[in-house]
Amino acid sequence: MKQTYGEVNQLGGVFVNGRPLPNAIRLRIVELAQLGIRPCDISRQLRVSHGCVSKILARYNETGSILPGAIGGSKPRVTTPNVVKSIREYKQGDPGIFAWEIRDRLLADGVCDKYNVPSVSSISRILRNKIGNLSQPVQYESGKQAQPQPSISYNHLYPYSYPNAMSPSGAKMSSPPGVPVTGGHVSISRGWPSAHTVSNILGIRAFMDPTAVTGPEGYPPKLEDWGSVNRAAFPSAHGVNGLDKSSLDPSSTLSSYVPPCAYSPSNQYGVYSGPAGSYVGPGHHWQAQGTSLPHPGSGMAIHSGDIHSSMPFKHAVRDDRKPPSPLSKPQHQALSSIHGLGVPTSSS
DNA sequence: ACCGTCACGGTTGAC
DNA sequence: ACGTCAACCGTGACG
Repeated sequence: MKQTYGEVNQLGGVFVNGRPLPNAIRLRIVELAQLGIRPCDISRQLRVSHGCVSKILARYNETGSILPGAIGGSKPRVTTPNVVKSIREYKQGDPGIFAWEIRDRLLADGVCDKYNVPSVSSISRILRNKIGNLSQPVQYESGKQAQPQPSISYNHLYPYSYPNAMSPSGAKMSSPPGVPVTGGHVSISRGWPSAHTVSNILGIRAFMDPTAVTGPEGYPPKLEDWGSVNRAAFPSAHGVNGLDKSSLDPSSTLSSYVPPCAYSPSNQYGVYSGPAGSYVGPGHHWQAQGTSLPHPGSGMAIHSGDIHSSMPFKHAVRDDRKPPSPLSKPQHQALSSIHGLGVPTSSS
């Protein structure tokens, strides 16, 4: 365990190498872009490298999600017992069948879809290792994955899944996420399972409050602590991931502020609130109006002042500059539905 | 000056 | 328990 309290980039922002920016910042980037602010300005204001801003915006533009991808882990196996069984049947039915033919049949029979169909080489390997001796019982990862869960779409499950509800202790799950994210297609929505308002989603207050997110010495809390916090932050209003409400412990005072992370509790490093970043400036609202920002189509208020830039910031939307951002496109329905949140305007 | 892209060094989590 | 691997991360530099 390396002690990573964050590094400071050229812009003075704090980041943790290898770790995603906090969702609050990510969301802010998208918000600002939607306001027509240029990426370079966003970069400067939030002190995030422009490459990162570009990447996040591009991702948002493409997927509608602000959330980072799933870090670590392995792709779910495509050679599920069901697939192996089918391959076996094909092979038994036609011992001379080619792997590519099997592949086609898997697709044709609906055993797999194009996203999870094994490669020809995988099929060959299965034929060789598991079905080479047809009298041999298929032993697929005996012990685990007993329940039939065929055709797990990598797309919708893997990158955008969220670990299942935790025990109140926040202990790590040892069992596989039994309940896949709702929906089964294109993963536009990662199902950020929160019903927070944007201001809550931003989690800025607590997030930016050093006392809230850092330890007594100003260090960020341990990841495990964040993990439990984040998990508690899921109200499961959408029933996403089948979160069991009863398993959620709302006792954390951070629970309504800390944004959930896409896949890992360790996503939310407290270090981002580090002083060098100056995301926070007490009392300063970059938004000159001082009013909360009603988001088009969502009716929610964005307390944008919470993320602060110490830099002088050109006013949000200048009339003489037409908003260059593709994010201005209405198709993403502003921020109410970004990140697949479908954020209801529950709390004012 | 701005922005897209990519190498890099890093983290993460399934296997 | 540990190592490997392949995913992802943001930064910084380049064009």
